[in-house]
Amino acid sequence: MSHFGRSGPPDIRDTYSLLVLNITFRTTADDLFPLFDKYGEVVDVFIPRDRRTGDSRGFAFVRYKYADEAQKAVEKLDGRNVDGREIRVQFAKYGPNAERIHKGRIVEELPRTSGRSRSRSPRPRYRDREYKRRSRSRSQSRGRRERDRYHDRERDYRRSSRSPSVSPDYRKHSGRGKYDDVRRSRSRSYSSGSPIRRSPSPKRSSSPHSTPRKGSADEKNHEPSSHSRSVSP
DNA sequence: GTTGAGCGTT
Repeated sequence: MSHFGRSGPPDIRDTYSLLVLNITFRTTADDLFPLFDKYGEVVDVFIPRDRRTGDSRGFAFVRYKYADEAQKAVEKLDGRNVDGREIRVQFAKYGPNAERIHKGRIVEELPRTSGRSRSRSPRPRYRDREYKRRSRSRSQSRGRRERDRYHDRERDYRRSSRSPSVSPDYRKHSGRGKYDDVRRSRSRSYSSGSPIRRSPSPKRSSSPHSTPRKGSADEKNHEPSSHSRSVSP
């Protein structure tokens, strides 16, 4: 009975979803169920957790059977001290699926003409919390979820094979193209001057065993692009 | 072990 969210949503035909925020990271659904159930009939209680770590995000969803009870719980439980921290209770605005939520109430209203008017005004209130948590010292794009869906092998590969410390700050530079061009030009003039070590095999370069500097064959193989540039103005 | 604006799962 206490296990909610284990078998998915029970039934959401006419239920009111309440969003509980500001709760502690240790608060569980079992702790909120008796608290909200005392003020009304709770249909389901679910607390989203992190799929990587499994920790609570700090907010929970409580579904009531009636709006009056939900409203009552919001006014009563809103600002209640739970686990030593004040919680925030309010009606849920957004739903997990394309469910129509009106004033916290989930109403199944199928599209009359066409679900074209489903697009709403994009708000900057996107999921920033995940970005803040995820982005420790690595640049991520909006396509993070897509790449996450596949595998993190690419990330680990670069991490353990490329370099222990990556510098994603290079993306911050505005005139990257210009700098890149300048850097390339300098790299061509002087081998030692680029802040980024592009040496594919630093171990070999570090070995003063052989000095393929005077070698012409090696130079041709090392920089074949010079040939292309010479013929392409 | 940590954190603190927000919007959800089978």
